[in-house]
Amino acid sequence: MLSSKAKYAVRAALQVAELGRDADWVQVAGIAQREAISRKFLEAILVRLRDEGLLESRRGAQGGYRLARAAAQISVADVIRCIDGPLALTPCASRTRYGQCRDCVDVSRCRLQPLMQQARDAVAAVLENCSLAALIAAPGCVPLDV
Amino acid sequence: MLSSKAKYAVRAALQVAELGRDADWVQVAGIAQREAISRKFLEAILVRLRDEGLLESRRGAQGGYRLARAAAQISVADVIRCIDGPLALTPCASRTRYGQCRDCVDVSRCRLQPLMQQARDAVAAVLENCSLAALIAAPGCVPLDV
DNA sequence: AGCAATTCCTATCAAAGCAGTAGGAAAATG
DNA sequence: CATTTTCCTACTGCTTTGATAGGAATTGCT
Repeated sequence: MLSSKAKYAVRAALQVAELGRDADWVQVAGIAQREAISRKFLEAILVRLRDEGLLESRRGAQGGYRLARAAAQISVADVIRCIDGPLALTPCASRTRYGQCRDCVDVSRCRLQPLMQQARDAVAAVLENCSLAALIAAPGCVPLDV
Repeated sequence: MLSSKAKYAVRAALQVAELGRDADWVQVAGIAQREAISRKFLEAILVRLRDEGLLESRRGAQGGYRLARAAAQISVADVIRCIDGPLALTPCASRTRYGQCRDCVDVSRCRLQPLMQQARDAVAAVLENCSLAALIAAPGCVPLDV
């Protein structure tokens, strides 16, 4: 399951993408109000997205956040990974942050790992192919078969 | 990410499937030793798999566990769901245990949900199509393209 | 009947993660 | 200089995770 934080992050990123078209800076307070998120909580989330290079920020009056790249170049997977970490179901199946499972006796003979990699690839195919731009454009975001 | 418990559960189920072919009862202690899991911890896991109808048990000497259905009729998804709950990334995308996200303002206008359903379907397609029997048979369990 | 093997039930616990709160420092604008 | 806004650090309550412990209930064997 995704954390609330991750879901907030995606929603917030969508707002930044939508409201910041003319290179305007979008403020936390507004996003928080529209999405019914605690302002302080959202601050921490956006700082993280900025640290990870998805957003840019500016302090002071008329400051705020904007996308660091084009909305079409930021996938939902990117945002989720910033907050919740890898999409994979096990560390050993992650491509972005591979790691050995603590409970695994011998990776090379693990019967789960290949399956977990398939599962990872399946989710990644969906979430990496869906950009913020796509989510905004398509109501329902079904880029493939609709 | 899967919990350790869920991974233990799949490994244990595999052992029960493998060692219990002749309707033999497989003991917790043996599984625990071979998979390097705490016996008491594993007990709790197997009880849960039994409560959920995946395993049958018998107490006393020569007792133990065996599959409640054929190994080909139990998917990895079944086992994981017993322990960790739905595969979906959000409650609102779960088919087996649908529920509204606590942080969602209006489900009908949620822009994430359709995408989350796609992601769920993608993982489910992999994990529901892989049975314990398949995992045992195929080293690497790649039923589709290898 | 009695003993050993084995699952089953209840309770407890430490550590980590999640969701959120609080206060104020630093920077930009006008 | 005042206001706005991000940024940084710290804290807190709650739940989940990953166990551990002790013993009750059941079954098989002799």
